Amino acid sequence: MLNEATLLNEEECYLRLKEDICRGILMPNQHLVELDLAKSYGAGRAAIRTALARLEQEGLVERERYRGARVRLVTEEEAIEILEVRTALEGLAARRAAENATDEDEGVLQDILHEMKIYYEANDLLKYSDCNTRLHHMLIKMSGNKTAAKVLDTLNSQSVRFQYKTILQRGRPDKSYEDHRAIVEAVIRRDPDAAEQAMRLHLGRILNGLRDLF
Amino acid sequence: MLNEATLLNEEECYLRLKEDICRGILMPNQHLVELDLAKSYGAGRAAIRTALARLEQEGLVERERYRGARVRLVTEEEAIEILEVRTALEGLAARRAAENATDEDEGVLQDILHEMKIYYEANDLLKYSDCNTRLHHMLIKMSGNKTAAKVLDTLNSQSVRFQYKTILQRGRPDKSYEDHRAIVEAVIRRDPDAAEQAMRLHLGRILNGLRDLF
DNA sequence: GTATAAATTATTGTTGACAATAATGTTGGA
DNA sequence: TCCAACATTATTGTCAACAATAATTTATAC
Repeated sequence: MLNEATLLNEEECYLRLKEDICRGILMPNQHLVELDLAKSYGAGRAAIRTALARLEQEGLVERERYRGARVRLVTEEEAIEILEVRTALEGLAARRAAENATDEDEGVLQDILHEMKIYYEANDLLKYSDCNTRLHHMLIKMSGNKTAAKVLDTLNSQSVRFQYKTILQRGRPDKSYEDHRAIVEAVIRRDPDAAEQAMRLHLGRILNGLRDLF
Repeated sequence: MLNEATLLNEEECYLRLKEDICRGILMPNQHLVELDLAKSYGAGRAAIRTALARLEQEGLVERERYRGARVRLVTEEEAIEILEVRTALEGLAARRAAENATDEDEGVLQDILHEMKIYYEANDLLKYSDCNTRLHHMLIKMSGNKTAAKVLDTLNSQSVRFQYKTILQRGRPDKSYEDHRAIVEAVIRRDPDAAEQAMRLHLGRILNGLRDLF
């Protein structure tokens, strides 16, 4: 038989939709018609439907009764709010990371930072940005606070569209590398206050960049 | 006709379920059978079903494929994580509140604080706790950050079960009133740093109370 | 030609039946 | 008695048809 493929279940639809929204394949304000999505994904309408309900709760989709779902547009104002929340939460994460850091953690952080420097000097913005993400994730993981991690993950998926804009802002990576170096240094010194402070400074700069952009 | 009542729609099911979980009518780990809920609420199974999917995303319910949904149990460890996140976020809120405060806001805060003192002296814990909630909400509202407000609201509904325990801890309200007074004072002074600091101190004490409890 | 009302269409919401799966209970054999 | 295989039951997942609603188009009057 040629087409053995089974239909996507709800969880798979959820993941696929989330990815397509985050990647921008489904654009903000785009109307999400259940039957169309079901056909194009190879899924049942029920699966799509509940997936959309979950995505609404997650803030990626808006639904209106009898009027369907659309990709939620994150306003500029909201992008700033999200960044403020990120600052508070990643500040907490950096603090806890400094408190909890093991010697292995230390090594991982330094490795990432080292890699970062290389890509920074090679002017490879894409890979630099990748290191950036990994460093932040590492600190969050080190904090041990899974609740904070989940909230941050949700917020990130809402604002991915904006993130890459700031990254590509000219001149940004320069200070950004120094910021990260300062954070890692504070964590390695096991200095929670300094770690939080450094993280706040870093995200504060990004926030200013965002304000300028608008 | 005697029974004019129309069935509950999805949104209503969602709200009802959320309330029943938060109030403890539906207990942690309790198995939530779709058909049973549908009958007892007077709703269709589909409405219950999608409501449960949304509540899963919100962290109030756990679902497992082919095994149904149950009320999620928030562990003690998690309650602490949530309180840490609250500290970071309400610290931010207090800071912003101090930055944004209008004269009217000032009046409202002082009114609540005054009421609080009365109930404190009358030893009316329930009404005292109510003022507490209102004060925190007011500060969050004053911060103007709707994203933070939403996150805090979600986290609160997850940990309501734990909250009332700490409130009823003997000796807690004493310091608690002083804490709130300090927060309000800093906000009225328009001193963001002090406001954040005071809020952190306040929630830090509650966190210690929680740790003692475990 | 324009504005209002009616008819049509597209889409979502709901229902009931059935399939898939996991949990439970039962039987038969050592 | 205990265990394994099988049968039964309860519950969830899925589908297709239909009802309810909103959006769109057409028809009508002025």
